Amino acid sequence: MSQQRSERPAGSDSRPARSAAGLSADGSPGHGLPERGAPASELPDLPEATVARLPEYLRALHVLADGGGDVVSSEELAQAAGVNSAKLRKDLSYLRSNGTRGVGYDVGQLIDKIEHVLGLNQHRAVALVGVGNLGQALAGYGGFGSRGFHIAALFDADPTRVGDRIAGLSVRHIDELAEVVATEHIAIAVIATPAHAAQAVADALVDCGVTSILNFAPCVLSVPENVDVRKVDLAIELQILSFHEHRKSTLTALPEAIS
Amino acid sequence: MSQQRSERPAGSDSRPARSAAGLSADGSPGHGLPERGAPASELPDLPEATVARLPEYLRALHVLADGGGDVVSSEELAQAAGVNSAKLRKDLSYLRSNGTRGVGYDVGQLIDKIEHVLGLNQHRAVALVGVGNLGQALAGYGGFGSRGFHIAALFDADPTRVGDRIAGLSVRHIDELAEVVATEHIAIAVIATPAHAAQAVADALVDCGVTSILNFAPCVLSVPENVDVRKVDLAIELQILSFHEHRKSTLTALPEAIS
DNA sequence: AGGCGCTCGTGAACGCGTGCACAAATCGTG
DNA sequence: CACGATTTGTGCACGCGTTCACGAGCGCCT
Repeated sequence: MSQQRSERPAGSDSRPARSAAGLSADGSPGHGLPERGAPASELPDLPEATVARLPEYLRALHVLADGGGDVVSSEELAQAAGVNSAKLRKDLSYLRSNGTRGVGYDVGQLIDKIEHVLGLNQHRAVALVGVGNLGQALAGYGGFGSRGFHIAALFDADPTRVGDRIAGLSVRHIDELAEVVATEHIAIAVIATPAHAAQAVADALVDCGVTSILNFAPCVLSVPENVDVRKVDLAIELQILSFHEHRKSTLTALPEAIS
Repeated sequence: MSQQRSERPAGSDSRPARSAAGLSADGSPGHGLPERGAPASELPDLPEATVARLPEYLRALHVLADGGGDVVSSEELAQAAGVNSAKLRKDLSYLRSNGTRGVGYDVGQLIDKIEHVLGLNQHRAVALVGVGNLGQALAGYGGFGSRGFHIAALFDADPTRVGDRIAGLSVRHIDELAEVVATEHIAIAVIATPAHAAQAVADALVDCGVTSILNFAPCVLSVPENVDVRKVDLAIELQILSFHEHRKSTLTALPEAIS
């Protein structure tokens, strides 16, 4: 979940306590015209697995849009995103699908809808903590802008690094965290520090009001319930591949062959 | 995994699709004495979700071992790995658990077993293609050695980069791929190129005999069935966090209202 | 207008993964 | 040796996620 999927520490269910409340009713029983002028209530209440796939659909849609396509069938889009078409349709159905039967989906409309659901309209500011090897690479990665984010600030604890300019930003000392997070309205942070420093950084981030963390440090972070953490560990990914590699090699040594 | 896994995997999830072949037969019905001197049959046929967690257990175990611990209870280890203790026990039970009831697990023994199952004993050689921003960071990351891998070769298509020395390795041109993969016995490769080059690189890797790929390029790779691919996409991880952030904010903002 | 082909939307079945709760096994102690 | 304190191993039930298969709507062509 999956990258590898990161597990939520305490509350297994990501859904907040508030009971199903009033988002069940559409509000408009007549359900006259679909979206368009309508403000459209938020929170279609998506399954986690669907949320994890929406970004992939979005990326594929952008490729299609750049190619000049204006409508896609579920089959096309599914192939471009590397998933099953039925799964794709079900995923899209969760967000009040605007597909047209017999035709397909309007690319532009679908892009808007997914970006809206993911909250990408506001081009979120992200803080990056740890300007080491990996941190510098992340800061220099230019692909974020087109995908709804921008690195708003860089932090490090090492005084010799403070003041360095990377990708047009100057590295600030971690003590300035609270101030910058507040002024830049940062809600998402990336931790790219060594493992031994990660928990302290996470604590500081949480204290500043950051509620989503992407953790590249190879360690488990302990955070309050309302904070989301996703973890990316390169070595773990390689080890998973190693397992499959190991299995393959011990398998080819056996009798039956491949198709 | 990846990924991707993403699966992926799931994690978010990028689980390698694999048809269930006939790997069921254990071969040793009597299985007299446990491990120890015995060569121990391979392939306990683990669930993917378990495989994705084993590396996390392994990391936690190494931390415990460095701390001097020689036995751990499932509860301790589970907490260190950030999972449920029942889940941990079930996971470990798949690999002929050597836990002792009333005591716990032998740390060293468990490390050996997991490393063996994951195929980490042979310190696998990994090729890294694309020595750009991210590629250089990955090449410079020193943490691989202690986790069962070493970067054996760096490749790039840009002639101006060929010959550069990064982390003690000199960058080779991608045309040398086949030769190096063969001599270094490389089965796992990392793609850190721009998206538009990734598919071509993947094809070249597959042609050389590489059967596991970790893909950092934001695109879907098409590979033969016997090749495992895990994907890591930083922007996707951020977008998933963005969704949760978006949900949180629209939830705290209005108890019952529409725009 | 009517029929036909295409594609979305979704009900239902299936399988995997998770977590509970308890029996089995082991160690330490009197 | 017997008993109690632990901790593993696992049967079982539940819920989520995936997939199939098909009905429902839409556009096009005659």
